[in-house]
Amino acid sequence: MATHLVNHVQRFASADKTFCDLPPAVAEALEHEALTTTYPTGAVLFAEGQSPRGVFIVRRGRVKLSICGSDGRTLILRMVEPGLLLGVAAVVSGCTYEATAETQEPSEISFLRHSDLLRLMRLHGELALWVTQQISADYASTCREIRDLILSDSASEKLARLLVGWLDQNAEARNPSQMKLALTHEEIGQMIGTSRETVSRLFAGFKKQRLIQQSGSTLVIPNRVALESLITA
Amino acid sequence: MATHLVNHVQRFASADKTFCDLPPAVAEALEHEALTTTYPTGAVLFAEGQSPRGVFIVRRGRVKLSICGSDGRTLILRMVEPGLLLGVAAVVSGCTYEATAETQEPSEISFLRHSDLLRLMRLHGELALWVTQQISADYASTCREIRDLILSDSASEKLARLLVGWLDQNAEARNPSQMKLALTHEEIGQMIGTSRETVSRLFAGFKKQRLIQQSGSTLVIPNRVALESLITA
DNA sequence: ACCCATGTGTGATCCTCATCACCGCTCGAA
DNA sequence: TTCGAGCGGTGATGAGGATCACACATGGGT
Repeated sequence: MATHLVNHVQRFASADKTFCDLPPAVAEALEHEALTTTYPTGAVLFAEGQSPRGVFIVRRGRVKLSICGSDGRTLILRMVEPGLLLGVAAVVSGCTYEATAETQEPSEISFLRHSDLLRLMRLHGELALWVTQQISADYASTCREIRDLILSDSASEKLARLLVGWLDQNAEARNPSQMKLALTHEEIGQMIGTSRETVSRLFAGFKKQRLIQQSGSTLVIPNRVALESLITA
Repeated sequence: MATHLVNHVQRFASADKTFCDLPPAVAEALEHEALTTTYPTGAVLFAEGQSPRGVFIVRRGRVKLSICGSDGRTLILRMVEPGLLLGVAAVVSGCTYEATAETQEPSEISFLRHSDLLRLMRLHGELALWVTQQISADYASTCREIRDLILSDSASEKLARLLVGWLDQNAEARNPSQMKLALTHEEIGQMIGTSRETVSRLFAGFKKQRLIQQSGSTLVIPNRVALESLITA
């Protein structure tokens, strides 16, 4: 039990870079008030339109943030990585959750109640500032999303942009870069606002042009620059 | 000069509902640090991609917030009304301005330097919380924007949604509601992500269906419900 | 009164996807 | 093994808009 606690603290210390920015007292308060839980794949933390219960902090795993239209179609806003907050906007502004959050893999997630967050923020300007930074980043990312999705037109450009973005995050450094493809064509379509079939056809086209190779769930991008040339074409 | 100051304070007291939420000390600090200027129509407060100098608070007038794609096309994110903040996300998160802000009419706008905002936020949890609420609202509105623009498809649905949204803000209460149409077809197109010609054709169609009437720059919507029936169709 | 700039109306054409339809594959459960 | 569900490939078709190309209005400036 003792060793378990130690691991716990170590992991947080090393993984949660976000907490390092905060004064120790604030970080401790957060740790103290938050309730950390482990979720299986596919757990829904909150759904679009629900009134906010609190915020979630991703410790380990990955969470899919999506919105869905009246006709049932879905758009994936982004994948949320460890260290980031979920649901702040709703809690702070008081309106309903703006999207649906669902775990993509088994994940460890802390929960902080509505009232606790607001109380702590009022108490610690530093914390409030930190939270604001998080939302600001979300906002910026959403603006980029809008630009890419609406002002790009061609679906191939959107897909290329998505792949290049993945390279920056996931890929091993060496060239040709390769990475695991964790999403289905359907989900990729939901990330760039096109249909499953179009994604399939685009991948086929990219392969024909030697822009990508695929073996199993491993995606190889032999030449990043070629891919990038599709963007802003 | 004395009377001028009095008017100043009076107007802020009555128009800036946002400031009422803040403790008087904080509001005063804001007033003290901020620099208020009057801009003509078409003034660019900041442009997408610039590194942030500070935040702007709209006191009077209207500001257009837009982003523009690599091919030159423009998307108007929203019109910013008095009492709201501009450019917070960029200042707080440290990345570049996420959009371009341009006055749509002669406007009175306060400016608060980067460092002053951060200092005040650190100092006053209340202020930080207030700022966070503002960004949260922006974020929520941007998410709605994404949903409407990407998950709607038909251009007519988007236009109907825009008009109904305007009704909620601008229109006189009586039925048939009417309002001033302050934007060109081009700009409307930029708000819903379609071309100028499509907007023109849509308006023609709406008129034929008796959904709208137009005389000069005055738009009459005889039957709001009929318009709404186009949404989620 | 003129002119030019800016906004608007509308046809013709083309192209990109969404959609439907169907097939084959793989993998896990019964 | 067999079945079925989920995923992926690919053709055919059609629709919705972007785009181009005009012509017409409006209105401010000289």
